[in-house]
Amino acid sequence: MGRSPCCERAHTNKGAWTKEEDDRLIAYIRAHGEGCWRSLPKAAGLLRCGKSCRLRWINYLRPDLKRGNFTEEEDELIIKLHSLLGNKWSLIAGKLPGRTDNEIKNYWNTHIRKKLLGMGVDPATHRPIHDSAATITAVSVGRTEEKAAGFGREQERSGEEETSARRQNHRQPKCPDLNLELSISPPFHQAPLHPI
DNA sequence: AAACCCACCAACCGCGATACA
DNA sequence: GTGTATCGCGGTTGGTGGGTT
Repeated sequence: MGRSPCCERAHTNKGAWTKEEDDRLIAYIRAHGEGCWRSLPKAAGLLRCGKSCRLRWINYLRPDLKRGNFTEEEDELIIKLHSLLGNKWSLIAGKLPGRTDNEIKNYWNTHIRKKLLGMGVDPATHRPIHDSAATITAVSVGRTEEKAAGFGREQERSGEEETSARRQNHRQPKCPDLNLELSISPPFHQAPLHPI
């Protein structure tokens, strides 16, 4: 038996969220807290599946999200963590207060990948592209001209070098507590956390 | 001014992990 | 111990806006 869909597709909205939907979701979570995503949409009066609500809250509506440009410090930390953890975006996000795994994943794919490629570093292995012997672990790089390499979307897409490897890596057991001691302290003028 | 291209990012999809009956 | 429901993660897609031709 195949996996049942997470929701009744016929009666759920999809695509971009409206302001009204956002407001309903925020109001509901303020009143009842997070959790039980399955039953949340009905209780909150939303025609969305729980999965969609969870994503919207975690990636966009949560009050403690930082948003805005990544700092140079965050860039470096992401690169270091990725060299240690690979595509474990949720673990990486855990070390960057106010950032989500989705945001970091997007940022990696659109900016950092290109930056590393432009520097001649393989973003998958963190090794120089033309010198597989050396390993770069502590990459200390400036915010170089991101367009320098001029890698287009096609190249990005065709660069599925590790697709199958990814699938195999997929669902490794949770990393043991690496205690990497890598994290970013909150920005000097961090926006106050809005209580919900 | 219009058409096209490209980069970005929000949102979706599929699947493994986990919880629970 | 087994089956089912739900959660959470990572990969991928598609809409949109800005830049270029």
